[in-house]
Amino acid sequence: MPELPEVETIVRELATFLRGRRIVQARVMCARISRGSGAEIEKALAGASIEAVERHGKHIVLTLDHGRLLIHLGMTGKLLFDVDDQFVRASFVLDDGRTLLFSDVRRFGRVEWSAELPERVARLGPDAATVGEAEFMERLAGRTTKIKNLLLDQNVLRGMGNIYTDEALFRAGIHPLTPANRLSRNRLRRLHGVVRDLLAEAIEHRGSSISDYVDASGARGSFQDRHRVYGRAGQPCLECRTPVERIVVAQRGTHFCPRCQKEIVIKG
DNA sequence: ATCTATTCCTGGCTGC
DNA sequence: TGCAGCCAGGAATAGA
Repeated sequence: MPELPEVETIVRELATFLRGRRIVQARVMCARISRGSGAEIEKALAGASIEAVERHGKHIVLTLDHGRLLIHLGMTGKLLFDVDDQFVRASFVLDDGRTLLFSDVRRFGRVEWSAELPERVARLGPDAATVGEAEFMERLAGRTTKIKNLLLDQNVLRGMGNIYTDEALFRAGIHPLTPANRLSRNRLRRLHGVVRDLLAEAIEHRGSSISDYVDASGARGSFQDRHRVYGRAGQPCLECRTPVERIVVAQRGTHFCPRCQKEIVIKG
């Protein structure tokens, strides 16, 4: 499941192949994965040249000579060159003869053409990997919302997903259910540092391959080997040997150490 | 303004 | 071996 480090890995690699290339022909084979009509996307992309490939949160943004192509990988989306599988939902033939394919088993991914960065994407929170301490504090401090929900909210911070949220909260020693306004400013500052370091480290390791994530070259990441709580329910905490617990928060499986991340008791 | 639940989607896994 | 039933969750949407 691609989150910020996985998308960053993909974007860095794609950029080397795509920058300066021209899209000869685009095809959208699955209506569900396109935002707006597939035919319009195909028309807008035909002949477009790619000037830049960048990441905006978890979105992949190709800046074209006219307009932008946005790709969101959802849960199982992949971008691969010259492979054919039964889950290819869109294809982009390039002027070097190669074809970039968007494959997505579960069709949670999206492809979109837009003249400018769409408003709902442009207004997302600051990038989780580069947000400064002051802005991080401004976004989170004083909020009554549970810290896990806040970290997952792309309007608060863009780029975090379920895996890195659980890992960050473990590293910061914060229980996922803690309302943000219960955290001291020092604890929030520590969380900021943890988030930045965690994402940088994960990018260095080319992301986490949990189920079937691979980058544009088909290579897996290795950061899953460094997860301390995600996917480790029932196994001993790597710090204190207490079994890692799994609960549901924000409708997502949430992993934490009940000893290292103390339960916050809210009195009535 | 906030927060929660539901929906989409299907391969893979569990258990009978 | 087969199959029903459940699980994974990003983000839009509806509802409280």
